[in-house]
Amino acid sequence: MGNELAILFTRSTTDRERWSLPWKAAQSGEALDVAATRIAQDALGEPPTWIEQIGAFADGKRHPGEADISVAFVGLAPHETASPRPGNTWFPVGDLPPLSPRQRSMVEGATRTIQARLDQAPIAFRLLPPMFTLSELQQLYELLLGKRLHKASFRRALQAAWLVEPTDEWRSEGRGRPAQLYRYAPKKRRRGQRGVRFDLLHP
Amino acid sequence: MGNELAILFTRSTTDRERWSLPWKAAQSGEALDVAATRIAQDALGEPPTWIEQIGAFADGKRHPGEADISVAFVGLAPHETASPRPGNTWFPVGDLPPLSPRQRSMVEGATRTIQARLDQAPIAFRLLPPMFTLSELQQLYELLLGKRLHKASFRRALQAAWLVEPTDEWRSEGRGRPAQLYRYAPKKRRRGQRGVRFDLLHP
DNA sequence: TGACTTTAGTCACAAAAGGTGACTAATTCG
DNA sequence: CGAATTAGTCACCTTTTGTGACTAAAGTCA
Repeated sequence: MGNELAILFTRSTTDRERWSLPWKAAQSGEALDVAATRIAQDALGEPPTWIEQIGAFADGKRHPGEADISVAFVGLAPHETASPRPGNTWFPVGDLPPLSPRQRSMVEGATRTIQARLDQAPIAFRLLPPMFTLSELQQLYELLLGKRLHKASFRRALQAAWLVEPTDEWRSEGRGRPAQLYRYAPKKRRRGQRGVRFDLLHP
Repeated sequence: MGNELAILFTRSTTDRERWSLPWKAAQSGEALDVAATRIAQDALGEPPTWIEQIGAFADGKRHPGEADISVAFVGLAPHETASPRPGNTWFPVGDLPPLSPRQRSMVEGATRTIQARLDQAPIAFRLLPPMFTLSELQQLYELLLGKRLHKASFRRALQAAWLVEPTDEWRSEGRGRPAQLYRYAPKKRRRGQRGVRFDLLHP
């Protein structure tokens, strides 16, 4: 499995020694999420599998005299299939390059957005191949949440959420018992059923 | 107690028959939340007691040829003390005037933002006077969440959250037993303690 | 081969949180 | 006074969570 969460940075256009989040000026007549997807694709080599707006950022300090608003988005993409364009590099979260205050806020907002969506939308499944083991899924949740989860609790919550179904295939991963493969197959929510709340699961 | 949730609208600048959310063009060199507070105050007569960004909205359809991005905020203010400026009127949610799709999205986003914050931040207390009864507090939560809560559950959750403390005053409200007055007095969160999640409380 | 290690998958029990009705208390109204 | 009304609390049950321990199926290695 992939082993860490990383953010894609681009060399700054003004100072080639520095790194910045990939960005471009908005084009007129284009929806914001479409623009964000395009910008991400330009840096990443492919479109992210999920994208969501974080919000608008402006501190009123940069570029005095002109309205300077940045609308930030988070996206996710699996490491494996991505092939970043030249000038773009992954930095592990927790070992980021020096950033402006505004960009730091954006990174922080990205983390919050991911963790808030994680139990409301199936974003984790978009980072996995069509068939996966429950251990892989759990490791992915742990990666995105930044904390360990307890195996039994995780699986129980997963069952309650009706998000996956087992296939009849198994995968042997070297040592240890082979794991059953599952696929993402959400069932209709039963009325009044609550969300998954993996985010609360304890180690 | 106040009895319903309402949104403040302004007469549209282009079509005086229509209503729109209060807005103004951004001023340069001003932080977004400061601008939003100013705009709200201009319509409301006083600053809201809480404000938070909803996000940036743009459909790429209006004002072709110029980048047209709206950054929306939600704010809350108690009915009682507000004195809207002329040309501004409250509309109860659930009986809103006709709106553009974009403004409808904003209203929807406002509701979601309020309900998401409600159990994470003490925004409800900013709509109440320094001393209040638990029934008033519960009615306010019901207003903001748009659903009834069960009295015993509500109070149990409130206790667990260590947000209020009783005073030694009581208030008689006409008929019925007098209610004890409480004040907002959050205690330090104990490590690992979870949020309040009033939002899940059942009728 | 057989003991040991490693990973998967499940269970069962305790603890915590949540849903709900019913009860007691203190007022006003008539 | 008794009925009605609102506040405040309890008790009991159900559901959800936290957690350790157990069984299963592979590989490793002497």
